Amino acid sequence: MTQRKVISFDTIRVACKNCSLSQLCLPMGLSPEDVERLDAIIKRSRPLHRGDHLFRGGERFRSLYVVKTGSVKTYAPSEEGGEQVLGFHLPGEIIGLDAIDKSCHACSAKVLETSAICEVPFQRFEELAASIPSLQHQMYRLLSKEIGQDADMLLLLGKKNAEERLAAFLTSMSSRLSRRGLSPTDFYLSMSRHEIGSYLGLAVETVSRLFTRFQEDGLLRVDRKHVEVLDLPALEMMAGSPPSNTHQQRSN
Amino acid sequence: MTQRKVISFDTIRVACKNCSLSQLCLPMGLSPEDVERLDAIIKRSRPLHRGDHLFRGGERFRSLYVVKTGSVKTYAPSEEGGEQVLGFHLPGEIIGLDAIDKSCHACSAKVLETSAICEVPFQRFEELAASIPSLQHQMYRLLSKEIGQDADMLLLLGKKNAEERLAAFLTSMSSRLSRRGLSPTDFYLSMSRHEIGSYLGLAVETVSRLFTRFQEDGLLRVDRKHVEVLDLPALEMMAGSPPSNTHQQRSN
DNA sequence: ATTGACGCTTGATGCATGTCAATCTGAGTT
DNA sequence: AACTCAGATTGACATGCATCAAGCGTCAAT
Repeated sequence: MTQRKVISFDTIRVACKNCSLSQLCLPMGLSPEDVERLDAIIKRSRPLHRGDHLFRGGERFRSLYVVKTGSVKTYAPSEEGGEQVLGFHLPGEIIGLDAIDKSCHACSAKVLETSAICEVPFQRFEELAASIPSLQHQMYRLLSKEIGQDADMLLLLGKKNAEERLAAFLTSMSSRLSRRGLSPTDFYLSMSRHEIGSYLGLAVETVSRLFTRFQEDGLLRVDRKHVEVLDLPALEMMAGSPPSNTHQQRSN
Repeated sequence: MTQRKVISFDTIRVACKNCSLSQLCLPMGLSPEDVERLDAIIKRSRPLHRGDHLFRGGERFRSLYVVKTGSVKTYAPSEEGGEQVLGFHLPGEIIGLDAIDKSCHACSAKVLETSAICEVPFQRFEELAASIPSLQHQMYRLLSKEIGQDADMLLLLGKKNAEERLAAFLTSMSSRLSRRGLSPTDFYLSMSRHEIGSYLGLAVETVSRLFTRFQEDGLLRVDRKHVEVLDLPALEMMAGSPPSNTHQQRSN
């Protein structure tokens, strides 16, 4: 009994200071003592499973959530059954930032595969941030980054065609996964073709055809959810301007 | 000489506490003393004119900007001359939030008509916010609100057709203007058809045809930049779910 | 193994919207 | 007033992608 308790405690509770994501997450740039203080307010639940909700649209906002392992999608139930996917969230990414304003969730968040999630009670976090300037700054940066990424997405949906959209989606997945230490060219997609289409503003059929075409063109090897990127530079080129941060272009 | 100086001082310098936008802007919910402290760090320049830039993509980020009167567009120069309009900013709205993350502006901001703008040096603001909890909270809310609005825009670009997009644009302008005390049904658009199209992900010609059609259908009266909304409810209906916050729909 | 359900793929067709081109309008400018 | 020029409108046409429809692989339950 005592034995099991110790084991499960070790398994579930990974302190921020030992978390492999701390360089991507809230603790970035904090002193060890401040990380301890942050750590103390974070709740860690048992792993969640495919289909579980972190929250649903309309619920009161209490916490932010950080993906530790696995993946989550956020979506807005649109009129009549259909749902618009708003984003996919990989380890190290924060969910719920849009709900601070109204203290109420406008969208829902559902886990796509077995995932470990950290819960950050927002009110306590806000109090803590007020006394740790670098944490406050980090929080501003995270909110700002989200806004910047949304702007990229607006550009994608406003100006790019189907091919460019899927290429951008794949290169984005690639770079986000590699930043977390995973292969940038060999990965599993945890979301369905339908969800990818919804996210990119395309029909399922279009997504499917493009996967086929990319494979025919030697850019990818695809089997179901498994993707091997064979020609990443070509995909980045196709995706448009921001391939990664490898080459800046000077504006004059 | 002394006379002129006094006059221009009165004209340009409108303290936050006397600003008609204070209920929409940063001072919201602050005590009079705290408003004074905020007021002390804000820079107010002479009016800017059509075509002037607040900042350009690539420049170092130093300040946020708040539109006091007039209007501003933000845009990203896309490859080869074309520009993607990212947003239009009306009085009370804050510009530059996306640049906090990288301390560098990713987009440019250009004023569309003669405008008065408040400049908020961000570093000093951040220091101030650390010592005024309600200001810090207000800042989180503003950042969060921006993220929520971007999500609405993603939904618009991802799922809506041309008619719904223009209807959403017009109802958004209407509600934002009316919240600032202007008529919700009679206003001037400071941006060109081309800029509207870029913002909505549509060709200029499509925008123009829709204006014509809306007028034929008795929804609007349009003359050049002057718009009179004749049937606001119909436009809101056409725009999709969020007409305004007048009627909530219960989710079950 | 059989069944059914679901997600994915592939083909055929139509439409909304982009593109190209011509004309029109209004605001300056000389 | 005549000229100029950018923006706006309108029409004709082309096409990318959605839609509809059918078939196929995969997995879970029985």
